[in-house]
Amino acid sequence: MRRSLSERALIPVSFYERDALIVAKELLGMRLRRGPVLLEITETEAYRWPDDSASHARSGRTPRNAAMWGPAGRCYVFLCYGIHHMLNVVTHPEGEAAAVLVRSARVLAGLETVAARRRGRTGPDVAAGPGKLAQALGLDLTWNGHPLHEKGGLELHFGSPPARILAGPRVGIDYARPEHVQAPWRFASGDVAAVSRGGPLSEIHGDLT
DNA sequence: CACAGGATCGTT
DNA sequence: ACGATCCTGTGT
Repeated sequence: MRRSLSERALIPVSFYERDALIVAKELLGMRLRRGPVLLEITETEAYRWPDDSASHARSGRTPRNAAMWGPAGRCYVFLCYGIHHMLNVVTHPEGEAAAVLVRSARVLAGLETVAARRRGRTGPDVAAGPGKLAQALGLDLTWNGHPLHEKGGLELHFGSPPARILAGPRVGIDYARPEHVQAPWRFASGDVAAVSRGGPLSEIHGDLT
């Protein structure tokens, strides 16, 4: 018998305790659940450790980026442009600072709740963008540090990996060093149209590191 | 204590 | 192409 959408297993902590590039790719197809709302992740970005001049942790530990330093499997939520909240998944073992920004998702369930949070919008792009995604889930700064691997609140569940993965440069990081601006650490599901604004993505080829 | 700027979005 | 909007990191 087919399992219902809400019966997928929670993702264990060990999933998160790896390189952010690996986690970023494998998060595609996974599912974020909060109450009636279920989202399938379609786009991610890796922020690595060490040596990533685009990362919020590039200058060491601060009160804002504290969640990035672990433990893995928790949320790092921050406010962008004073308006939009961004959801990150903390990766790597505790003591290292890395995270994956969840940039886009498609709605599998709970569209009514999403629409209420998104000013009545219901289109395919309703959660295509990190600000839109956090708003669809009703997240704010109080969710910073919330564990995704434990039952309750916001949970991350297994889903179905995409058949093809696209990759490209990360979005909105012009302040970073050229090699980090160009690094193809943004990933998207090849079979889903709902992707955020940003530069072009191409079929993934060789290794990633 | 002041201030510059940002991992974006919706509208023009 | 632009303005919104406020928290944060840095410097005095």
